[in-house]
Amino acid sequence: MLEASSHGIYTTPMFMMVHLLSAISMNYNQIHDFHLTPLQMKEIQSTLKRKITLRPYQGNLQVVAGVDVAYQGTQGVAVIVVMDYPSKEILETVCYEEKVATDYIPGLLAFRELPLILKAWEQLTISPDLVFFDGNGILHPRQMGIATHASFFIDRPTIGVAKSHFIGSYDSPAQRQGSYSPIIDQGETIGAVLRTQTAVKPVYVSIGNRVTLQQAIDFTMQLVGTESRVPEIIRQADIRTRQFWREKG
DNA sequence: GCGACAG
DNA sequence: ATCTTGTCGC
Repeated sequence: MLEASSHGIYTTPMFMMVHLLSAISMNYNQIHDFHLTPLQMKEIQSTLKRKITLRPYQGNLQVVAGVDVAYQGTQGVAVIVVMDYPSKEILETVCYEEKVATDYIPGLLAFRELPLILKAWEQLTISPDLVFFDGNGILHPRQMGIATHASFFIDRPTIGVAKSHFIGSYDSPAQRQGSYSPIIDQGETIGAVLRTQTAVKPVYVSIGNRVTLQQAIDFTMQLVGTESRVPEIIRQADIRTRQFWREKG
């Protein structure tokens, strides 16, 4: 794919350069800086909330990604696993370790983990169609959980799956796998408590951005295996997160 | 004031 | 999240 330039040498057309570069590292939009006070963080969340896109995912889902972060003292490691949605085959795994800059504050998780996640994201060579996060989306005090917040940086539809309750009220879903009930906050449905495995503690699903709650529930159920209550894409990221520490020593 | 509080 | 002993069960 080379063409002769006016200087008589072969150059790569610009459209090819863009293609080649994207294969080397996945880019993202630096929406904002991360050196902020808790008050500034909350202001950013309130501002970003107005940019949430409440529409269904329309594409053919082929590639999904799962994100998880683990800690060892003040060191954190972010892992992103990319999986072929139809076959469930793992296509790629990337990791990024760094000393975390802020403490964990309920409601401000994204500001602690996104810096690491974005560095891992840069290493991807495969572009995910949809990204799952270990945490919430709009199931958050200001509807800006890590899954929703991340979507603005990585420019992808996202879904949040948390293992424990954060906010909102709900009725316990039936014991049968697949049962779910809405989670209400301020008179609005912002998520669902989903029984991913029969008679097992449920998970808390919410949209991150650019998908409907029903799609978030359906995609989550499609990715739930037999080993865990969390979708396989997130479980694999979690497994590799601790595998990272073991291989390090 | 008290309790709750994703990871 | 991580720490952390024993224990119930497939």
